[in-house]
Amino acid sequence: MTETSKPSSDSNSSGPGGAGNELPKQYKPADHEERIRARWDAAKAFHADPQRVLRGEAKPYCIVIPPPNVTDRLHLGHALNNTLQDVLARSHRMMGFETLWMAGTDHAGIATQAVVERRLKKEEGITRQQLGREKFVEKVQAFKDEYERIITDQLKLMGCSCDWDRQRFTMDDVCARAVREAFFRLFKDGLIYRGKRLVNWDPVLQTAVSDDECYDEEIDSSFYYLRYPLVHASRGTGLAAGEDPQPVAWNELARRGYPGAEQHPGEEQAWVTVATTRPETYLGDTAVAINPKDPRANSLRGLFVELPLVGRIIPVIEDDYVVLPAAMQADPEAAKSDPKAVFATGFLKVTPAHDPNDYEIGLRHKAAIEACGNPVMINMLAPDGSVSDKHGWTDVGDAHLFVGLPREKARKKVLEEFKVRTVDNSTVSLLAETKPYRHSVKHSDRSKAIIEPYLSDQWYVKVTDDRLAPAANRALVSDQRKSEQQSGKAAVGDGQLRFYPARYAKTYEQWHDGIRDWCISRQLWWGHRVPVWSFGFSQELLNNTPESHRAKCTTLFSQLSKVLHLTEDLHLQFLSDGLSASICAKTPRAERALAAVNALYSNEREELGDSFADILTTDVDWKTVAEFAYFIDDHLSQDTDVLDTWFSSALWPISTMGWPNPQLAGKGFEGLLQAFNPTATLCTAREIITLWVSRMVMFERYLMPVKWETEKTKPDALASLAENGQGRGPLPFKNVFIHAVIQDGEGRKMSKSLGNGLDPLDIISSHGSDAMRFTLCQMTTQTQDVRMPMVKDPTTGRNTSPKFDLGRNFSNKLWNAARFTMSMLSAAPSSPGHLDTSTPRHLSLIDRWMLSRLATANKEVNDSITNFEYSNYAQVMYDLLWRDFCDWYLEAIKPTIASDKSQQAVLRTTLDCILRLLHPIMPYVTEAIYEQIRLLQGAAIDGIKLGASRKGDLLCTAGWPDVQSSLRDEKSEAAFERARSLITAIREIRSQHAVQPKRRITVHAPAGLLDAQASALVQTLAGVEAISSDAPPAGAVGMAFESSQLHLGNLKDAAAAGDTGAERERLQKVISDNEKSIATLEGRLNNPGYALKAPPAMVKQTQDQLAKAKADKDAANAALAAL
RNA sequence: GGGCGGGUAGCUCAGUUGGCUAGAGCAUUCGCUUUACAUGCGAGAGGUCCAGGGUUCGAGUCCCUGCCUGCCCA
Repeated sequence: MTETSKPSSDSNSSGPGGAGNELPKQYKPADHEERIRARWDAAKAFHADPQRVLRGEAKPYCIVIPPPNVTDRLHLGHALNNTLQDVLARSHRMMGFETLWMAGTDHAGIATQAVVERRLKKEEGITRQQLGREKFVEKVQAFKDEYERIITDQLKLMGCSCDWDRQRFTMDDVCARAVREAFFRLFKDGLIYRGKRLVNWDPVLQTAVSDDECYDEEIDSSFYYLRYPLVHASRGTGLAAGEDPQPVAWNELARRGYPGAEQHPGEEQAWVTVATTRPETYLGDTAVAINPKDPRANSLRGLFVELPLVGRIIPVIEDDYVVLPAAMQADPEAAKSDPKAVFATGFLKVTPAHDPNDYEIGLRHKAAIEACGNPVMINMLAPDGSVSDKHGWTDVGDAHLFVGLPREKARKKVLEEFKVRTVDNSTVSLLAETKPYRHSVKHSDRSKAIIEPYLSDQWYVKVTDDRLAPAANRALVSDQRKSEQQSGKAAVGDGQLRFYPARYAKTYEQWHDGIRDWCISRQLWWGHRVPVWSFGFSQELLNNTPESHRAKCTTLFSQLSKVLHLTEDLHLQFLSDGLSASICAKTPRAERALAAVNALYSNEREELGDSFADILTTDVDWKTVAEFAYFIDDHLSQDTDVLDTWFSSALWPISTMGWPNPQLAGKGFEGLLQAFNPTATLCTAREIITLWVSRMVMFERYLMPVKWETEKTKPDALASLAENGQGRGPLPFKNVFIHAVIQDGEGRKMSKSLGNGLDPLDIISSHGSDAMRFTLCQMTTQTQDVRMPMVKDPTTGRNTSPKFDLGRNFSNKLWNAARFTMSMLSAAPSSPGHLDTSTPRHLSLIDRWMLSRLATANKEVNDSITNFEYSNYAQVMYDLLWRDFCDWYLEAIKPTIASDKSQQAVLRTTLDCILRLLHPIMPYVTEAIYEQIRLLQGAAIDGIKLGASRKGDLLCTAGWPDVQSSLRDEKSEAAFERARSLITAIREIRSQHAVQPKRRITVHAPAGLLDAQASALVQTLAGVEAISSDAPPAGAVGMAFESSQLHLGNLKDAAAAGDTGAERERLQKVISDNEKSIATLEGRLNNPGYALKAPPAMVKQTQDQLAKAKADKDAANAALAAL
């Protein structure tokens, strides 16, 4: 503990000539990481050069980072995700691939907007509306800059070898161009459309949100039972103005055969009771539904109800979606377990604009509903969730007293009114009953508000089109297309997309099978604005028949785009209402052209002055432009919505490389797509399969040229291969690796609110970056969750985990192994040369063994990287370094290393290989050691190729080791194993006899039991003075080795000898252990089927084991007798 | 409701087409300042592989049923 850590400059200056032993005893990450990072930066070690690929000098390897959200700093899950990517990037870079790891961040529309809105409220007490769109977006931009910097710094501290010069952001100019292009192409091909649908509406943020942005939470609520009076109405025309509907009395219902009607006063108004948890939505009811199997259905056919206060007449319809009350079901007892049946009355209020199921029912009964003169959908809420008559209904009636109330207050008010009012001509209250009910309700992730199903205009991508989702499924490699295989059809696939682990291909495939059109609009301010301008048709146009007004509009539009020289950049689409159309503008210039149209709409050209001189140039026939403007009913209005974040994320693998136009993107983009697309591997978490992987595959296959993969090397390939993929284009990546989700020690998700999260920077400061990375790799098996027990450090107050001790200890072990190696080799400077390994005589047993282990490990590491088996990779390196190299090799060579030149070469080379093999997982400590060891001269070893560093003498660009399989040496491994098992056996006896560790004992064994080299190992590693064939002295302890009887002498001083109790006990345990083995093995051999059916080698092995167990037992018995 | 995982030592997890008497790290017990490392070294103890059935000479591993548990989708 007295050792002080040396500043980096000191260890840096320590040269080759014997200064290595000045390294501190403990590896202190903080002393090295910053300096190492600076060296990588200075050498531009991670900057990829696409030209090397295009010139054929190197094969490409590329990963695009799943861009972290700028919403928050990175957590441990990001650390895992990025470590795994870095391992791939670094290993492939060393293997000689021109490696590009594309970095960047995601604007994360709603998440970021919500965070900034909260901040604004807290710090300045204002809303975004008060600030205004432009100012607010500036605020978000500033926030993004802040977090982008934090995130980038975090990644750098983790050691990520991204190409930082190419870092992108999903909303920067380069990415924005890609978004525009993609939107335009899809729009033009009819795959983007506008539709009125029910969406998840967040009334606080006032935007549509996706299911992914919602969570379910149980709340205490109630079922309310509302009475609706039954009436007659003239079907088909509705009621004439002023005409009162005719009430239906109970006695009439009784005549119609309504069960139980006779129990009510015959002259009084009859009613039905609906059950609801959201009584305020009754304002939007357009029907009451009953199950056709309900015994009451017959007698109600053709009747209507009148909505209380509103006075709207709506039909009673029959739909088998309606749940029968428990008592009416075939098995009433069983139905009691279904809360819906328990609470049901059999009558369902149908509110198509405010409930997804009602929406479907409304569509099924469109005709019956419209026959009453009502639209199917009646929206009774404003976007802020208050009751409003401005968004879809006019028949407010007495319900005006609810208008303007927020939904919670409206609910209360509705209940109050229903309670005090009675059904007309009756004594019963409109509110029949209230029952407490606990149920799960959808909430918005971002605002925590209860989600309102809401009818609104949204933009959709028609992903159900064969060129999108089905094309994404066809991209799977055939052996991962389960559904095709199960249906017996030959797998029809054209792709090379492969998931690791394979089971996730199923998730991917099933998602596409059940996919619905993708709602891409969000009512937010932070994001890519929908590049569409809409207008209504003027009366002039509408005076024509529908067919000809469209034709006229088309003609005007095509003239317009021609005179503006924008035929390729503007596209017109009619909207389904038949009264309006939209124009998509591809470029900023096209956008300005539309602004010019707007200006002309209200001005003469002369009045515009020079403001549109760039658009309305002298060769533009402005009269054509003006004519178009004239046919617009109102000016062109730009859509205020922005696009779903995933729309831009989906383009990430190509937008970051300059698609659609690398020339416009800038100088650094030249050749990027050609060199690196398709990329190699996407590394991400499960939930991203549906959110992102799917969309990237769909978009890239749609947008990139069909012949890209075969013809991309042609000059200007993007422009010349004009044909869009249309579902047959290349993939964004070949492999998708799905890694685990990190949970806390109790299996819960890590989250801020639970306070169980781990900040990677806290781990780096307590354990070092390498320790974190090693531990994370070591945990990465094929499982889907990993647990990370978390503890709060009492001194720093920071969360950490004892799991990372593993990595820290391992770093330290490597450091000390290197320290020892340096001291050995510095003391005996060597000269370069060659070491022939082709014949054993040049190398001792332990050296041949070490090289053999190294060769095996090299292969296993290579295989592990290929198969994304990170845990295996880490484990192989752990065993190689700790068990093989430190525990056995370094200990074994201590007596000989100073004088054995060959051994020095093996030592130096082995450490060098270990550093290289370990570098992708632990880049800092390996680089720090490599600074020293590369300065040591040493003979090269035949059969081991260690390529030189390409940049700045850095390990990170040095060659990946190629330890050839010719160095694998089974004979040496077997000889070593024999020595090792004897050493272990001797150590065990020493320990049981409490022999002092330093005491040198003697072994008495038959002559020739071991050769000289093996004997030397035993002497060094088991504390043995000598192995002799002399008769053992009195008091020597017997032991069995193979089939020989051995004795250990000089275990204790004569005075201490004599106690045979411990020895007796030991021998008895040996005997009983062996007896157990003998029983097991004999049982197996006595099984008649075994010898018959098991492979002969297996039988032989069992026989050998049995023989050994018997010999060991006999030896122990003999020793026991000798006591 | 549909799909996918997990259940192996006190804890966290390996265990590749079925085949050494089921392994590692942490924790634990004993011994050790042995000269690279006490963030270390040597030795040990610790398991009805969730339960039941089946296939097999042989099952932690394959099949079926059930129980517990987690995640995704609707």
